[in-house]
Amino acid sequence: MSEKKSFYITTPIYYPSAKLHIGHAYCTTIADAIARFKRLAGYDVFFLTGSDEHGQKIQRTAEKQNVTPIEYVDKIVAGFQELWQRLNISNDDFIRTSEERHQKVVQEFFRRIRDKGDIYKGEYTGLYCTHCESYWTELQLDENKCCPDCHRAIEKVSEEAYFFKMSKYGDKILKYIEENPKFIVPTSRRNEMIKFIKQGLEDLCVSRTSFDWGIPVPEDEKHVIYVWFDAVINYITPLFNDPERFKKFWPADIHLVGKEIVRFHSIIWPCMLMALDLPLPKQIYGHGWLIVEGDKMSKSKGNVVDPMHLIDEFGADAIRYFLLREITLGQDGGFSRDALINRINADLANDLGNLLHRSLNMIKKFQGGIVLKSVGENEIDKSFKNDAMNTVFEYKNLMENVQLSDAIKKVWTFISRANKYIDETMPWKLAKDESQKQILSNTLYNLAESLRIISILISPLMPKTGQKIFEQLNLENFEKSRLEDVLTFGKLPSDYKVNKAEQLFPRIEVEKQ
RNA sequence: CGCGGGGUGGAGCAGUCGGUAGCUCGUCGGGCUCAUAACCCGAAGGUCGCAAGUUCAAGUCUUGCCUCCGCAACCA
Repeated sequence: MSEKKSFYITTPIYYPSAKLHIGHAYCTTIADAIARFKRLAGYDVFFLTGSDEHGQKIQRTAEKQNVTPIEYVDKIVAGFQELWQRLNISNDDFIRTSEERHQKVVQEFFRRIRDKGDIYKGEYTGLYCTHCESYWTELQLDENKCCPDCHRAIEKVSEEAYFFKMSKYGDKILKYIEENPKFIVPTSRRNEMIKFIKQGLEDLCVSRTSFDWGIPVPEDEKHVIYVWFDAVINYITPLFNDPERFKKFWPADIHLVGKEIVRFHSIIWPCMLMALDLPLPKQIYGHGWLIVEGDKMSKSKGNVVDPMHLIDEFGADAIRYFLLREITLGQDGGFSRDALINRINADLANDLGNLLHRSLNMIKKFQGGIVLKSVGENEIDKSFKNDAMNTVFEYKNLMENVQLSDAIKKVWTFISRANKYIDETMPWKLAKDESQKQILSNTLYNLAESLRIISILISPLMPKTGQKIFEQLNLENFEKSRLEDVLTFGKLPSDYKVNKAEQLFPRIEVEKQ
């Protein structure tokens, strides 16, 4: 048996200093849709998400609540996992940086790089606020050159720290980025990174002594390993202890990240991998942000959108659909309740839901719920089937290129086409004319078949909805569906009974102002 | 001279290698009655932020300006 092609995709590991908002859900939903599509296309997929649990901020928050850091993060992280479950995220593993399996790998990597001479002990000098126990950069200070948090005076402080010789790898990483145009996507981010490296890379401080909620530096335990050095290694942790798996899935195909952390993933992380003599990930994909009411989401602005509430109100698939359809991947996109409701009503209820409903209803009304065999075809059928197959083809190409929004639009163009097909064929007229019986059967068969195809095409974005359509069509084994199942028109069985039409998405009524 | 991204019909957006400006929603008119007051067809509506330049041809390339917004080495 030949080995299946493999595909490895990651999301960032989220920081449990607060509950997740819709922006996190956005990122994870994209990754999930890609992962599901790859599975549909026959790949062996590994999809990883997780939580980045260390650091001073967590330690301090836990202290404020009079709990230990691990008690604190356990609770928050349970919330992450619940959210992913409710959003139907199909991750294959969930990595927590506080786990032992991760600590071991981080320490191992630290040792290797140190032994190689690329980590050295030096002195970190920074602007320190004693009250907040926090370092700040020059640019972060407030207008009076004081701590941006508590506005007290800051002082210049030095502490012993380990540094990673990132400066050594500047030329190498620059060359790699220039030789691999698809390494950083979109191009705007790539340009940004190139400029950044050309300014010159500094060595990176990778340890701290001012707090202890972190992974100890091996053989020097008063230090803990700091931030990014710890975090990015998560992408390898689940593979590292299993050579087979490692061989199969590393390097990762896509690290999906927010645009603000592209730098860490496309510069720091690759430099670390170079120091370890490990292959670099194939692609860093920087997605945009969700803009809520014209503003970036943030706690201080009070416009944070809780994805859990949205799921309660509208259902996971509707949220998934909106995020994937409405926002062009790589760019910022607007999120609003009105826009969401608009999409649900127009695309999900009116176009898709109603197509299913009216089709099944006609099968019931005109043929007693039986999908009859299709024999022969006229010009209208032919053009319709042709459009179906073109849709599958274009969808496949776009999905392979990670152009999710465009791929979805193609499916909806076809949904529209199917609605139009009903208008063209007018089954209610055919039903009144005995001599048109076969044509009616053909028409209804084609509609049911197109719904089968649609349900599989949308399964990466809306797994539950695809499943529901399958059920109403009285088909089985939805989860075993493959892209191959929709590459030819006419795989739907015939002479069998479909189930009763149920509303997929009820319209959401809003009072007009 | 810190870096980057936007400004496109009423709203929200797309626009690859320069080649007749597209999509969704909304509005207006028509059609249909299988359906979730839904579906289908048609129409109106744009000096593509401003100015100059390159070109047979600029939303697209160059320069300058106006304006909004991010980043600036621990906020998806």
